[in-house]
Amino acid sequence: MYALADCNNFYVSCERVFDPAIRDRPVVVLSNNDGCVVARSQEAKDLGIGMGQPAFECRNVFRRHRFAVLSSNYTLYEDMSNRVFQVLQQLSPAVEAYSIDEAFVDLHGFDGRDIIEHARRIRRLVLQWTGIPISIGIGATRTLAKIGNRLAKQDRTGPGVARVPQHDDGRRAALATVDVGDVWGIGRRWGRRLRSEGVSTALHLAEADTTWIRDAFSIVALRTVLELQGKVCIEMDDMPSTRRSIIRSRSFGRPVRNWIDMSEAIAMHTTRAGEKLRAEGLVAAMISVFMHTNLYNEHEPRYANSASTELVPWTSDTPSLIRSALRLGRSIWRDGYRYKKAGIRLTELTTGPIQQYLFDEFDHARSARTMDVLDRINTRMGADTIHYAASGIRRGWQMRQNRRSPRYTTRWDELMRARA
DNA sequence: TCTGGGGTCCTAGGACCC
DNA sequence: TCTGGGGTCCTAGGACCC
Repeated sequence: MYALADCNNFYVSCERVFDPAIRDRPVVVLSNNDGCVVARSQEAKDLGIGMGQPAFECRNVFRRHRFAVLSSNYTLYEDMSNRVFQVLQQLSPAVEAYSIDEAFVDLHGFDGRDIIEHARRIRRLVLQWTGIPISIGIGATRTLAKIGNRLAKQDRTGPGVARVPQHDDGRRAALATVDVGDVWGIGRRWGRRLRSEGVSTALHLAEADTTWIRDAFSIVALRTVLELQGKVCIEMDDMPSTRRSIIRSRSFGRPVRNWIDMSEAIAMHTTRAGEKLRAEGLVAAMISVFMHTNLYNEHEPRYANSASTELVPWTSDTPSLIRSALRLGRSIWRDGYRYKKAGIRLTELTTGPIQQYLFDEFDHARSARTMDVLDRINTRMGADTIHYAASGIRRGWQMRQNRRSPRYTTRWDELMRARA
């Protein structure tokens, strides 16, 4: 048996823990650059605000209903996420963090009524110890646990825990109530195609012809079908599998039109990616850079491009990464456009040891020492206390973030204050 | 005016090998 | 005119997830 623990309206819930004044108002959290809605309180959902909807489209509704509109505060959310997972780990033998607000929990050894009881206890303690409300779905496979979670959330006044029954009749009845597009692993494209073939519920999908699914869709879709039937295809895998790539990118606060600004942004993203790389003890063998203009705007000339190159030797040294990134960026830069976004990606990551080359003159030991000092200072004194000149000082292109709440749990100078 | 960021996996097709 | 069979590796693009 698997359980999926999923935080309700996670970013909004984090904000509400620290700000009682927004507990009984509709709340939304906006994406980076305050661009679109990425989290909504229940009230906001009820008022028709869509996930991913551009913020400017909602302005009137926000005003009319006295919304609290917040920039995203990922520092806070990540820290709260860790706290929730810590509680889960204390109460369960195996926990697999799946995203910032979800974790699969292995319920091996529990059965019958015990399972529900245990799930309720988890839920109660997470709320009590972190302030974050969660819902728990239970099922024989991860896909079914996801469905259980959906059922738990639908029943708003219910206990926040739901289980997809193991016996066939109960399972089929539960699946019949779920739209095919809401099944984990079935996105917009496949949902549309399935519906046009008469497969409109999770039950239809569970009982679809497997050969057809395999041929018309893919092995991935087939696994989903089998999981809906109760056959485990997606294991609680030997966690922490090593990551495959690191991406850092941002939209600009205002359009970028000269290479200086662009190069600074690329250098800054590269710096961030390098920090991440070293924090995880990895080196990269490949780097790519991309940039594009506003892809929504049809009235302006559009341009998008990317380029990549091998890193020789493999490295996590920020200056080396910046050098490669800037060369790549320069090679795809074209004058005369208003750029909207740029970013970099590191791939072919390994834990080393670094491949040695015959003519390698790079001083690895020296670089390691420098990076170590740099990282320690920036961890202790705050990001960017020391940074490379290539990433600029003015940074007029930086993203907008006008309504961010304090980083209550990670910065001494932003702690909550109680007034006497 | 204003539309996020960070990931994973699979597949098809081309280049190349014998 | 006729043009095999089996394989690997790489990349771009498409699908999905949160």
